[in-house]
Amino acid sequence: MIEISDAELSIMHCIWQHHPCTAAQVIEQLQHKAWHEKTIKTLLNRLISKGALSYQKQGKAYIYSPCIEQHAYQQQASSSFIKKLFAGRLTPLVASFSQQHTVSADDLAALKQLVAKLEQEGKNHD
Amino acid sequence: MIEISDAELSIMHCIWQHHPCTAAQVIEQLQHKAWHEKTIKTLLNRLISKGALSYQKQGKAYIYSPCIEQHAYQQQASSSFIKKLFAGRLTPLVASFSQQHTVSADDLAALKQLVAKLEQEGKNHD
DNA sequence: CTTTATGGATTACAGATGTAATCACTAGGG
DNA sequence: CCCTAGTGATTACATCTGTAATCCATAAAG
Repeated sequence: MIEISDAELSIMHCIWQHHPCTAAQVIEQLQHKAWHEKTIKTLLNRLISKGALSYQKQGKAYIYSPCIEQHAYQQQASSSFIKKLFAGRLTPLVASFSQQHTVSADDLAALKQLVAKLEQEGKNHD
Repeated sequence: MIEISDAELSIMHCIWQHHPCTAAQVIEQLQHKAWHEKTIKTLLNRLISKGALSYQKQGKAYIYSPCIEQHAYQQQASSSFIKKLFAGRLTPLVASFSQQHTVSADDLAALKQLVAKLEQEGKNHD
């Protein structure tokens, strides 16, 4: 399982959104992070080593693309997080989160719909 | 904000469940981890340093107790996890998780009820 | 052709983490 | 009174992480 650190994850988010893109573009996109250019290069290299990114040469620069889909990574990460903190149960997480944060009406509506869908699927399994 | 690493978290889980307890008891409880006794002592010490645990002397041994409630830690951790991976939105996490794991009927029922409660609270705010 | 800017590769270095080993103290067994 | 076992304290050490700096190659500028 590919482990991506916090700083690296910011790079991945950028590349998931804008891929394929060059280091210069990543640096451009992540200006708000106030990271040194060298720092971003290092993180890109580490992500290559980890097999999270791939690249193609284009002239002297590299063009980066993700090797792992954002969706797949989110699944992997949320699964292990919930296992680690909530003994693998989803509802306590939702409860915990919603005790602290107001869930927007939109988000709540989407959640309701999702729950309905899951219920439906559950019934179909009978 | 107290940062607790994965290995340390296993210690905390044990102490959250059994506190107050001695190092020997923690070691006993965590046999399945196959950790060396010394490893557990080290982790206990680090948790003390971080302010996650406190202790009282009882004879020559220490009695450990958590300084942070499990609930509080779960909130803090899930909040930052959801911010980091799902741009702070809860529903995508639920969706992601449920695509991979079957949510038990019980869990789903609890979730539905929770959603209903949140909706109610939302309305009351009008 | 020489200098300079730009991009990747390598090296740096402190702090966190996983995983222990060694040190030091004290109470109990012989 | 001396040795041993259990307990906390200190030290160890490789790897990962955050955050860069330095090195090296090359294309563009002069």
